[in-house]
Amino acid sequence: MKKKGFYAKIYRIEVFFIGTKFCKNEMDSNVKTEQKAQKKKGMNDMDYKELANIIFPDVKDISYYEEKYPERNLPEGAIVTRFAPSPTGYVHIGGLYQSLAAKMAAKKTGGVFYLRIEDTDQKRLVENAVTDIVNSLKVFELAPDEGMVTETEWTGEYGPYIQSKRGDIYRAYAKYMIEQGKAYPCFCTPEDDEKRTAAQLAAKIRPGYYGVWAKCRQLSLEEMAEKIKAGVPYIIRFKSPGREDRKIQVSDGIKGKLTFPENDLDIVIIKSDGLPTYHFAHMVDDHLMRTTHVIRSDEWLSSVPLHVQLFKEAGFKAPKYCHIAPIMKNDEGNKRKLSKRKDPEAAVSYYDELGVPPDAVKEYLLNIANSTFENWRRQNKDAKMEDFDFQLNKMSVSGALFDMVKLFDVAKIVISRYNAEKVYNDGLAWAEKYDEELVKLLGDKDYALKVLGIERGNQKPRKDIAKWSDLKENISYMYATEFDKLSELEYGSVSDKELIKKIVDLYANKYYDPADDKQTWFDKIKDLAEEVGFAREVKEYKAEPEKWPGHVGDISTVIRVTLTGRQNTPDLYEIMQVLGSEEVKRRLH
RNA sequence: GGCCCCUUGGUCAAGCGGUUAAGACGCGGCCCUCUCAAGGCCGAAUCAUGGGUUCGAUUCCCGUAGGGGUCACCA
Repeated sequence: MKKKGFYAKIYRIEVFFIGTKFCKNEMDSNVKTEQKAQKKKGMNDMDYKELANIIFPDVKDISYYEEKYPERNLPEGAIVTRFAPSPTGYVHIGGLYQSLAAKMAAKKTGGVFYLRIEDTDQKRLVENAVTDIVNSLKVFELAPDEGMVTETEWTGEYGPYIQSKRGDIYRAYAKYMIEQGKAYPCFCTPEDDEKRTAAQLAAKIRPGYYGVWAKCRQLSLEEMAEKIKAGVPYIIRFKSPGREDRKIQVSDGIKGKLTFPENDLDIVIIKSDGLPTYHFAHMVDDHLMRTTHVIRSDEWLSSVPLHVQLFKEAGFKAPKYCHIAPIMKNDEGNKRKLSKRKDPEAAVSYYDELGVPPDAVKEYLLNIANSTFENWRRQNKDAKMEDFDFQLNKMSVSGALFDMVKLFDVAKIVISRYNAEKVYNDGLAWAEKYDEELVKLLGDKDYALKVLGIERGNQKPRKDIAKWSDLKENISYMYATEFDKLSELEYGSVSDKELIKKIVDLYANKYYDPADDKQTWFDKIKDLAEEVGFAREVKEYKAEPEKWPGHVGDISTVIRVTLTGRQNTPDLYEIMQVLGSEEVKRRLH
């Protein structure tokens, strides 16, 4: 403890001293005055161009790439945007959310939505992740207009769309930055960096490679060249012209006006493995791919000053940033981002396993994105979701809690709009992946279509299926094999076994006629109610409940339970029609 | 800890200086010539907090609290 305090003191003094000097001599310097000063002193007669040539002797001039990837010829106001995940695993629901917003925004303006893979961190790569991403986008009908289509192939004129194949491009732009005096080689080792951070932390000052701490920045060009020639390993850093005590304002497409301190960090742009860091790759790629809007998760917010500065120093127009609030989860009272590691529902595959239709997930997400969607949907029941007038700037600025119950509600509505054929196809497709028994049940397609068609396709379709994993439970009693597995039946309000038998026998032998239409069928159940001393009408019964032991509803419940094994089902008449008289009779006996 | 962002019912949220503070999910009740689902109607439930500014603040400003994010040769 004592030691720490001691060192901290020394550091503080040192910092103060050097810091003062730094402010006087270096802080306001720019490239030109620096060069002049160096020449005056006769320290070297080398310039940035030579240094750049030593570092990158054979890369193309950026003019080559500037011509190769021209401005896009698109209508005024067209949004060019992208989904740019790193291939580190399955697609996160947040990624889907971003893609949805991005694609909607692009489509609405006649722009372009593309998929770029950010795989500059070779340590974190996961096998087949690109395929997984491509497929996920496809099942959600969010396929990009250009970009990666397999692990190694892409479509579109602005490729490669995978960063590991763009090394030459990054090096060309890094060289350009050095030539402009806006980047420099840094010979600090990771250990040096660790020490620096530790010292800064101990001295309670802001950690980072900046100001006096940016040791290599202070090297002369000649010293740099010497070290390189001597084979000292190095990386390339951005030479930030920023000052932390100055503020910048940025207008975010979602969050609105934002104020930050200027970036003054000399961040790494080319790593020791020769690949760029995210920041540099982002700048180069989004410039070259002519991205107009960067729609990304708001964890990037604090990098905005850096990114804006990077574009400015490179002399390129920065895109419009749109930072999306993350989707949250309530974790024992605490709100936190849905996490890939902890939360199964964070993976889009989770919804596939449950059998929630992709459309439903999208509609739910769109609900969160633009809450006006819900009203629009109610007024445009059959419209395509793509026709909704999506507004980026109407997106929520704070993270929404993911509401599974609401998702299921949306899913019920989505599935209720499907016809029997689609329910059959999608349900079967799900079953083939996850439920063999359901596949068997659905084996007889004609019959299955009848079952799934019950109370479907009319004005008020049933809304009782939220996901395909509900389906089996929903229809099993319509199948003799499943029905026969039932043992004890629960009859509800009528519990007298004698009476139940009497009702069922009467119905089977006296009242049931397969040829009856619905009205006749129901009148007969009323007749039966009367015969056993129950009220013909529910209303009558409710008015004077003491007059009868029960009402017609209780009678139909007995028949319903006898025929289906459950007290609650869709319309019993329709069920009996689908079951057919043979089966109805069999179940009645 | 520094910096940045956020805060309207249980949840998603509309609102953008004057409103009976929308709507949806969920919850409760009633109605709907058989149950359930659906549908219809009704109901309970919200502007984090303290100061300003203003004739008037949910709305504008400042502070406080709470929540979130970020501070890598990861993205």
